[in-house]
Amino acid sequence: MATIRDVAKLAGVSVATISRYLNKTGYVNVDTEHKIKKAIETLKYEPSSVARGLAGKQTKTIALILPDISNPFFPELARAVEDVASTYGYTVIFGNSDDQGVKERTYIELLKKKYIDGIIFASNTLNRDDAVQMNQSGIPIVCLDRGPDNHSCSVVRSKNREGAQLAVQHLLAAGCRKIAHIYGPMDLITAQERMKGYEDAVKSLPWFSPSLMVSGNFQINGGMKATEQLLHTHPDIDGIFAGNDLMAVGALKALHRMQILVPQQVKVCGFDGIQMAEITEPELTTVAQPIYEMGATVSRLLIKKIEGNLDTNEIYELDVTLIPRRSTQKGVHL
Amino acid sequence: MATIRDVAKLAGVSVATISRYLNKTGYVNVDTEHKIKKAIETLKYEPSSVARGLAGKQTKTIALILPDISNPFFPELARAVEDVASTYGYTVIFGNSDDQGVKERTYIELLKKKYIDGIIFASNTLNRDDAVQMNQSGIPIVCLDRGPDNHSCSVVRSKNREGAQLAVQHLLAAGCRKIAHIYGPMDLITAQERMKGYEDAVKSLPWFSPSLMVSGNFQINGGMKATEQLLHTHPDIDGIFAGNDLMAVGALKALHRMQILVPQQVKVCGFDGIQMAEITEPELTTVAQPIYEMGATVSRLLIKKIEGNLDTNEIYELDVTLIPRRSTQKGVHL
DNA sequence: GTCGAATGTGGTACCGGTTACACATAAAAT
DNA sequence: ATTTTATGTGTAACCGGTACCACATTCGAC
Repeated sequence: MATIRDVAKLAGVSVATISRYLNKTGYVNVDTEHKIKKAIETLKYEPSSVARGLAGKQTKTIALILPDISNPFFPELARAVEDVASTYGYTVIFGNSDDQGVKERTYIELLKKKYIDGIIFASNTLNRDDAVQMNQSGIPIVCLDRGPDNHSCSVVRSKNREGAQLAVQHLLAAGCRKIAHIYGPMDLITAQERMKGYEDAVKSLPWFSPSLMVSGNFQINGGMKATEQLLHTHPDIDGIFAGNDLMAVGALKALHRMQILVPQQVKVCGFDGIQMAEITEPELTTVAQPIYEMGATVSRLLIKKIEGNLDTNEIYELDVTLIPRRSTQKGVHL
Repeated sequence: MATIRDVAKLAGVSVATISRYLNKTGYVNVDTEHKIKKAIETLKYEPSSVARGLAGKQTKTIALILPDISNPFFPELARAVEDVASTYGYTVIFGNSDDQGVKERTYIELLKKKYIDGIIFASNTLNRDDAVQMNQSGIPIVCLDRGPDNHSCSVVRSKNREGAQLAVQHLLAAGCRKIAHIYGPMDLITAQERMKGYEDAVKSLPWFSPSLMVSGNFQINGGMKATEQLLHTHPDIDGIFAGNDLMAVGALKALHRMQILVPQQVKVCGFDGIQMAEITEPELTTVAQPIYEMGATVSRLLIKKIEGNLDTNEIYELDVTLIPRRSTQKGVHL
């Protein structure tokens, strides 16, 4: 591999000039420019990013820390992040935290040493202390879904509470008269917000009882268990709003096993809008988050921060959309 | 951030000694060791990976280039790759190639400049020339599924042809007497091999006709279209072997729309073993590849190569497993 | 005719590590 | 007692860029 000094020698100029030429910083005569261009070509010279990183403290690399890439919500997000990152010339390192604070912190250490330019956290265990520490160590971060409290970093999320209300209203409009909710892990803000939205919508209705809310783990099996439990204690429910699509899929499975017809006997609505929701039988109604857009936004935001075009911490709340499908279809009779 | 020279000063020794201590290369007196340890702690010193990279040409970073992380096959693979990479102290950069050679080559350029230690290609457009070039430029690469011809790099794949035979035999055993095949893009080795496996198993059977093989795009919609076409030309087929799970899911959808019962009228079998196959209705029989294991293997292999414990290029063919589910259940009558 | 700005280029310290080499001393071998 | 050998440490060049500063030259302005 040729170095900048090789190029300088061949072109008959100094390394400083080459550097200026490469970075378009400072003057370079047109003739010189041509000579340099030719030298670079004949040597097949490619400037070393590592050397640049060392000298300039910018690596054109960002990191994406998420709980688990194999959770169906994240691939699309990751795709969006990578798409915009690469558009702006950034590479992305990814890591799975399994929502464990330790792993997150280990990553942060690692990434600092690598002079990473910024970090996107799609993870929920990052706490305020960490965020503050990051801030003062000068590494821009942006969070997804959860802000480590108000203003220690920018946050991109969607309107979870509103979305949950939407879901319940949709179920009501579809004819449901007793709607249960399967909520996710309470340490996740998203799960909390969705539960609040559910409560907003049902608390004043005559049939409401807190025992209509059962916990799940945001996974398929959690949705199944919760559904079984639910139909055991409340055999008369006719609607289930699950805190995310995976649990809704679980609910569908459980109901199918119990030979309860969807949507005839029980209607089911999920939240997230993952691809999987389109292939269940019946297809799953869901409150779709703009997953790709969220990823793109968070990525763009981080890059803005990195390049110094943004120094305030803001919260972006993206709109959700209810996608009605067969699982909540009205007026389908037995 | 403290540098190695700060530590040296504080500990009262030279930078060389610090370096030796850090890398456990060469002798360091125990007393000195303690002094260094203390100095490092008080300064909260963390060696810069970038500087190390420049000096030592090793960045402890690998890249994973795949067609599209949002294709359900890849997240689990990515997870595996990252898991073992991080175990060995490596970070992973990921990129989406969309199976476009241009994008791949762009990545390669980028990664070279970053002194990446090695690359995993899960992509199929890498050709022999590229691989050879990589080899001589000293960057170890390992491929998934597709080797750019025999021995220019190591390859990890699963027994596609054998798996396809398995699928057809299973369908036959389940009572099918006319089995169609939806094959994937012919520029993908995997698709070719699976088709060959199908042919192996059916070519000598009386009912076989080449028109029973139709093409799909490895996506859900391709599976749907192919199925519609198939049932139009051959209304009497009673088994479909799809080249991958996504297309099988599409087949399921299409059959459902045509009101054809699965498995009563037509049985369907997929290939891959993605999570989605478990949540269809009926659940999808599939030839499961050991996805996680493939990722882990390819990752381990690459690291071995990087660390110089492997200089031959080998092919690892992992076993597939047929997972029988409802979509091919025998003896379910109308 | 002089001056200041614009244009163009080179020298070199610096980023923060690694490592070859030189040198010193203590322990073991002959 | 002398030569090896093992142990321990420092100096400084090097990895491949960036960027500050110094220095020339040209040119329009006053």
